[in-house]
Amino acid sequence: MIGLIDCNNFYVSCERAFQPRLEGVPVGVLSNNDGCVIARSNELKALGVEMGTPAFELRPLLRQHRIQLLSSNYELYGDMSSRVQQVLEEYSAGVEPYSIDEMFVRFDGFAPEQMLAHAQELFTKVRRYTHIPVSVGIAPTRTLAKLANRAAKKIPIYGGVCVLRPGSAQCEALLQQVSLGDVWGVGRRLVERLGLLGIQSAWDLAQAEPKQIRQRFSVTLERTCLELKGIPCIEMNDSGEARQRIMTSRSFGRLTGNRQEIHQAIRQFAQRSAEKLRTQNSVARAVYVFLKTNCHRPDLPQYSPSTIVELPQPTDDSRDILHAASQAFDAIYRPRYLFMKAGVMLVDLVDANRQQLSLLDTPESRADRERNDRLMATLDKLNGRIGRGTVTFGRPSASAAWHLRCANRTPRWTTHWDELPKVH
DNA sequence: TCTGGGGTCCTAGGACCC
DNA sequence: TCTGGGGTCCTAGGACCC
Repeated sequence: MIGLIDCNNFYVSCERAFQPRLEGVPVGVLSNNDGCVIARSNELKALGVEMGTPAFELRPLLRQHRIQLLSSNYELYGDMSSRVQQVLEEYSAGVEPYSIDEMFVRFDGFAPEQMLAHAQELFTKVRRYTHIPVSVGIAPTRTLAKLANRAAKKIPIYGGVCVLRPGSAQCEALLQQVSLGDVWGVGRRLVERLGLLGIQSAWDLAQAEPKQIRQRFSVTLERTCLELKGIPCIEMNDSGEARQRIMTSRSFGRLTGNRQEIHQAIRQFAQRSAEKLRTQNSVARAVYVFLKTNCHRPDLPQYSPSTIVELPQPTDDSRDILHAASQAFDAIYRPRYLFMKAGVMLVDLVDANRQQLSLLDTPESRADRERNDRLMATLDKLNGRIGRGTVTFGRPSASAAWHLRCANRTPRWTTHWDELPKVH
């Protein structure tokens, strides 16, 4: 059996773990730049605030409903996520993080009654050790575990834990209740197209003929269909596996057309991407850069260019990546446009240890490479120990437009010595 | 005034090969 | 009227996820 453990209102729960005053009041956590709501407490959901609501639309309501809006604190959320994972690992050797707030867990060899008791214990322990409330869904396939989890969260009789067995009356009832769009892997488009065939609920899709689904749609949907029947066919990508693309992008704090300013942002993103690349021990063969104007401002001229620059050799050296990113930027930047967002993506990644050696490789170039590797390692070590941005290529100016707005970020309680909570 | 930042997989179609 | 018959590889774009 496979369990899906999902942290309820995760970002809000992380904030509440350290600030009890946030319990019981409507709390929202905002995206980067304090742009829109990306996590909501139950109280905020009850006020009808949807995911993605722009913060400025809520401003008039704040006082009346005593709404607390917080800037996002990803360092805290990342650390809390790994704490949850640690607790889960005491209950199973097979924990596969799926996102920052969801983890799949393997449970093998449990008798049905044991399974429920085990899941309930895990449910209690995560709460006790991390202060994060979770929902637990267990089923033979990932897609059904997702549905079980949803039931555990939304249907009060389950009390946060639901074990689902295909073929049971309980499973059938649940599938009939659940609309298609709530099935993992079925998005808006597929809901429309499936509707034309009279497939409207999760149950309808579970009853469909997989081969036909494959013909009319895709192998992906065929797998979903089989999984709903209880036949496992979705495996996780091995969590140890390296990413195939690495992206760093941001919306700016304000619109800007200033070449220097945007170039600085690109340089910053390139360096951050290179760091991420070295963390997973890969090298990149090309750098992709894009700019975007603000599509929410139809009164302004729109321009959203992008381009790719290939690297002479696969590399993880910040300086080479910076250089390529700057070249790409020069190629697409045009004055007279006001840009809203920019980003750098490293593509065509390969394992640093398995890259093919160039025919031009000589002892000298090897010595060079080793020296560069040591330089990058030192850079990463300093930035890791003292703080991100301690050592950079070129010094970013303090007032640049691309600096994030985060007016209301809570302390990084668990990852910075000088921000530890104080006990009186 | 104000609107997130990442990722994945699959498919169709074009370029190119013999 | 009619225009071979296979392949492979790559890329862009769509759809999905959190």
